[in-house]
Amino acid sequence: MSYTYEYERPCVTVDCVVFGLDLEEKNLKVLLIKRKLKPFKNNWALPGGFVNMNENLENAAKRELAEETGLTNIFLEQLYTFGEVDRDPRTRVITVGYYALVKMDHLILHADSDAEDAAWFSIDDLPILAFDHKMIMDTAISRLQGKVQYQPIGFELLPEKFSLTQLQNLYEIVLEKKFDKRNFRKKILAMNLLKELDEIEKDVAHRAARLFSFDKEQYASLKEKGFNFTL
Amino acid sequence: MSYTYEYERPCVTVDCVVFGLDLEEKNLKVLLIKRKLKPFKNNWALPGGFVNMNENLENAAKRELAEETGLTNIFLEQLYTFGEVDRDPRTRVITVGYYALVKMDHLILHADSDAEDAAWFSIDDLPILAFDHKMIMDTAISRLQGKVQYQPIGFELLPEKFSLTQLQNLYEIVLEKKFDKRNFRKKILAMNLLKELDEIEKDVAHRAARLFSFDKEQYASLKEKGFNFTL
DNA sequence: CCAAAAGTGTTGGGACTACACCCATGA
DNA sequence: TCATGGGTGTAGTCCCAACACTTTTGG
Repeated sequence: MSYTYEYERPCVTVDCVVFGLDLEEKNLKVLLIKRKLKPFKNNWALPGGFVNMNENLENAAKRELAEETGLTNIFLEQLYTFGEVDRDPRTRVITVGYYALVKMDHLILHADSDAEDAAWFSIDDLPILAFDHKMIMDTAISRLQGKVQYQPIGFELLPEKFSLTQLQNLYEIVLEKKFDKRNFRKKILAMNLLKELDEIEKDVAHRAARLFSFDKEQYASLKEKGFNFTL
Repeated sequence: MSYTYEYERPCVTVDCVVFGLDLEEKNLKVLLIKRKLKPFKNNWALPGGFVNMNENLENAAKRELAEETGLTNIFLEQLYTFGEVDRDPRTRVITVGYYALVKMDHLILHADSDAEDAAWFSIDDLPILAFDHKMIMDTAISRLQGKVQYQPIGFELLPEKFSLTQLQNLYEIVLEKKFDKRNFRKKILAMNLLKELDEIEKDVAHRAARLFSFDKEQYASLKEKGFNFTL
């Protein structure tokens, strides 16, 4: 077989699994859009679309997210590429999956022309999804569960300032597993990745918790020295 | 933006980083082919090629490997998708990277029509590579180093029957780090993933080592019960 | 008998688990 | 003053790291 460029070409799209954390309802949510166009018109689907010839994959994902949901400046990472022959009923479409983590408190959703509607769904109460988006979603959830345990990416789901209880809730929600409060705090604080702030929670009907923020510089410098974040 | 299928389409290829372990020289090798065609004619490159419209990505990778190197039936896993706009000088080409692990002892290489030559290179003595293949290679090496520590994939690089010293060498080579012999053996044997065979090494000029094999069924059943392989 | 690698146990320290009560705050 | 969640310490266990000599085999 030869390296010419005259093969029949597939379409290439990007699709994004956008995760958000609902600390009140204590569950993990994903952002879906309702399709206005065929195929799968009126079905819920992952935000995404075609890759333009003059943009790289990550920029395509960022652009689609901005267009379809108004989200910008968020944590975004490539997930996996899905290329089954019949994953799109019309023609061969290969899609590069991405996953994103957003701070839900910052969030203003706006549905655009492509999407009739955009909404957050709890991951254990999902509607039927278009294409193979359920598989992409499942892949993203496993990746998130795995990655959150050995990289400090969970903070991307929390507000800038958070309490240790919120942090613990994050891990309990994502990993579907309980942690001991005292042990959790000891372990997290021993890592030295949090800045203790001179601020406390507001508007709570009980003792207000101390707030912390994640210290990115500190993490970078510890990582240099061989430190590895774990759970 | 609308979901029609009339966009200009990029080419899609697959490229494979094939790892092999040289237990004599004690280094990690990758399989490269010398390109017969432009662009990058006569340069070394990763084996790979265009994805056909009627095959999925993994099958494309398997087919290319078989065609270019004669390898079949090997461990193969998707790595990452590379889609920078100018990664191919002629036209837009998005490539889905795969990495493969092979038992070098089983190996008969045959270069085919596309490749003038195929050869193993030590990863710390690589030639200049075509396209962005150096980046793909670096990504593959990091992935291998990471994955080998929490999945029992290292065995794919060893013969079916191996000694504990060979296993230790594998980890030392891949992770570029020494392990204590007694602690390593204790840890590995405590996992209960190895079958101790009634066989010993042959043709060695010293005490012959006991041979072991990796017990896949045992691993599957332990994994069911929540066991996690670690380093 | 020599060279080369195989094989083998113990100990101390650090990390993890399990576990329950008092404190601060707002209503 | 009560309800709610915030915040804290200890003891036992297990795991990990450090460490050196004897055994087997072929040449």
